[in-house]
Amino acid sequence: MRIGELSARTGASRRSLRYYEQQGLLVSTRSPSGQRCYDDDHVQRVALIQMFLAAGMSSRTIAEMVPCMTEPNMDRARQALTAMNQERTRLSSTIDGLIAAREALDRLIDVNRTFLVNMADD
Amino acid sequence: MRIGELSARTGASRRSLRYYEQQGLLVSTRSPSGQRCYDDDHVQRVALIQMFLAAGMSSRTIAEMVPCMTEPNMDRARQALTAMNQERTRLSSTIDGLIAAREALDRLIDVNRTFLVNMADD
DNA sequence: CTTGCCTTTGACATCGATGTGAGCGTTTAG
DNA sequence: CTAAACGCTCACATCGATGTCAAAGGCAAG
Repeated sequence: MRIGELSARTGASRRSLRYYEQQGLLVSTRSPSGQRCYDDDHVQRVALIQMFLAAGMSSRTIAEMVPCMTEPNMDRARQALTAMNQERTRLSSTIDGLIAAREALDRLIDVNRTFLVNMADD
Repeated sequence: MRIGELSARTGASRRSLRYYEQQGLLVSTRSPSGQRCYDDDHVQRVALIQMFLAAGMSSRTIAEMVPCMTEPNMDRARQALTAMNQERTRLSSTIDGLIAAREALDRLIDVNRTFLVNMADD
């Protein structure tokens, strides 16, 4: 499939797909005329990239982790594993931070609700 | 206290504190010579702002929510409550997304680990 | 062949929080 | 009084993912 179809299937813009490739997150074969060709596997790969990007990982970080799927090399795998574990830690503390923020928000909501109820008494 | 001390206590740069004020997240009184003056309450307030910013909220969003603490007004409170609930929803789905990303990452780690173990057999 | 849609590369724009530096006033310690 | 350290405002720079536009080539249907 060409870039337009991959874009449609994944929801990533053509621009983003080219950017992913430029950053080394995505590989494509080229037709004789230079157009990018993808197969079905790429759909899943893009979904993974989107998920990680949405999780706040930089493309640089993803580039260290994901290529080990395509280029299974012993040293690269070790390096990727290190990056992944590191990123897992970062992700977990981000999650903890968000949960804490949500709790703080809940307290604010509660204060606010109480305030409104008290006002309603007037 | 002046801006330097608030910065030291919160870890937010002076630049950021001025920016928060400019965005309406933080209020300060001014000394006769125009310098910003804060009291202890501001430390907590800044901590809350930092927490929400780190949770990916825009300063605009925070500006809709937080001022209801300083300016308790009925209409404003209602509007803030709406914003807060909306933001809580967004936050929750972000958290879900991050957790899903972490699970995907865990699977990648596992694949990678297995690969390394198999290689070690050679 | 022509028309219309798709693709390519390259460049420039955007957004939001923050860094940085200039030029100038304020406060405080010696 | 002076110097150091702090504060003020204004303006420009940064980063990363993406949008957008331009000039050009590719491909399928009439």
